[in-house]
Amino acid sequence: MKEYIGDLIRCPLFYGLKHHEIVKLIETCDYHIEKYKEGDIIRDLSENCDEILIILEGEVKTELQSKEGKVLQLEKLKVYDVLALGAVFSQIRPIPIEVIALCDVSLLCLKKEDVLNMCQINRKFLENLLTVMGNRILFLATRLFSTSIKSLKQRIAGYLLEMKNRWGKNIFKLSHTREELAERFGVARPSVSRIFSELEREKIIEISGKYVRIIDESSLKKILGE
Amino acid sequence: MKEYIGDLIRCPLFYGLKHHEIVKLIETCDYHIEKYKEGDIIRDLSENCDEILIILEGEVKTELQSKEGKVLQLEKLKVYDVLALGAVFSQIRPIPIEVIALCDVSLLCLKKEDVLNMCQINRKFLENLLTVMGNRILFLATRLFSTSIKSLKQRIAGYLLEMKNRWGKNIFKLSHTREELAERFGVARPSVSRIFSELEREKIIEISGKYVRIIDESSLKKILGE
DNA sequence: TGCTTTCCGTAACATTTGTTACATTAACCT
DNA sequence: AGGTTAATGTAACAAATGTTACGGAAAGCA
Repeated sequence: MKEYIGDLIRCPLFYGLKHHEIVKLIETCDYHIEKYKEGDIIRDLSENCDEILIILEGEVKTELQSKEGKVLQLEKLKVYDVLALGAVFSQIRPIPIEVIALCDVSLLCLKKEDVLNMCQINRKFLENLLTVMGNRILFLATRLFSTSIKSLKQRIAGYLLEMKNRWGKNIFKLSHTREELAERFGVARPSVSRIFSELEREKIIEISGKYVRIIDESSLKKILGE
Repeated sequence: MKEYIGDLIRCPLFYGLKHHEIVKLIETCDYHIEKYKEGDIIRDLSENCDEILIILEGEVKTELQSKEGKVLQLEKLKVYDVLALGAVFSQIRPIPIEVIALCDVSLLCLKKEDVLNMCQINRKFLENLLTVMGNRILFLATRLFSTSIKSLKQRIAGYLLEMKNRWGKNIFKLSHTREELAERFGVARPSVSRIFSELEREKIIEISGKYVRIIDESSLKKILGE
């Protein structure tokens, strides 16, 4: 654990804390560390869940699955992101969410009781925790909105503009396969392909494998309608 | 305020607290009370927001609106429900959510700083706050899931089964108009009518105005696929 | 390099949902 | 009761998305 503690400052729960404050907080906890390999199901949140998880190494994804096997990918999480907050603190059951390792993963597991203690010991920690949960609420509300109101073409236009901003240029490599994009948008894979082809036929983007070049950004914005 | 404080025990933020604890907590706050009339926009959360709101009287709804005027109703909230938690504690902006009064409404407004203070003074309050926010996360995740994965017919079947459970009988009065249901499901109004007619034609339900009788519950469950 | 697995684009067709328009009914108000 | 407004059911058609199937391309591996 000692090797990780210096980096916990980069976890949103510990933003703005001094190193010695983090050490002191963690010392109050009955924590443990778990390790997983690619493809492992880290948690099935439909079961009981009384620990929050902080990613120390690796990446994970969270997804919702229906009984017929349809999948909606919630998000990909990376180092220092926090997992399972909603599950730990809510009373709603069951929770149809699975957490899956995308590569070798190390997790710091903190018990609910210890998290509550840390909130009372350190005000900044409390504030950080509430911020993380608030962000999650807004993330979900925003996504619910765009899923409910927007067409797939609009959502893909939004996604491409987001990628453009993240990379800061008009050419970039998609970090998701078409299949993953379909899961992210909750649609069938050919539907995603269809929209990409459409955008290319309309000379709005140019595709070459995983690389996308945005030719006509204003048309994308017009499609998005914002 | 004194007239309300005895009832705050019924607000999820104060569950399990003694009356004198609630009094003590509220005394630390620089609170105020706001009143609204039916149809008033209580908050446009796209603007800044640094107070959480507790409903003391009346009912409100929260909705998401797009620039083209499409509406998605998030939920109806009633006495002692808590509002704007996500907006207050998250950093994400803007927030395309409006809070609208459904009748005469009184709200208790508590500043973010005061809420943080109360969390540190009283552990049960902290736990309650986290539970409320966790519930919200799960509510949104669940709804995102069903919106993304299920057809309108499945969602309506689920809604009818939920109503049946809430009322405890096979005949009940819908508390939403078709138009409100359409907003709740994020679809066009005729689409809702169409599904209701279909279910009636298939002899699964019987409709008379706002009253619905479930004739064939097992078919509803089969449609829902669970 | 060659083999194998996965990913991808595409077409044809089915299903779901949106859009618009109109007539009917219910609710409300006086 | 009469008149007005809002809510509803419905039809016809348009648009979006799902489903299935297949061949080719790309990626990973031996």
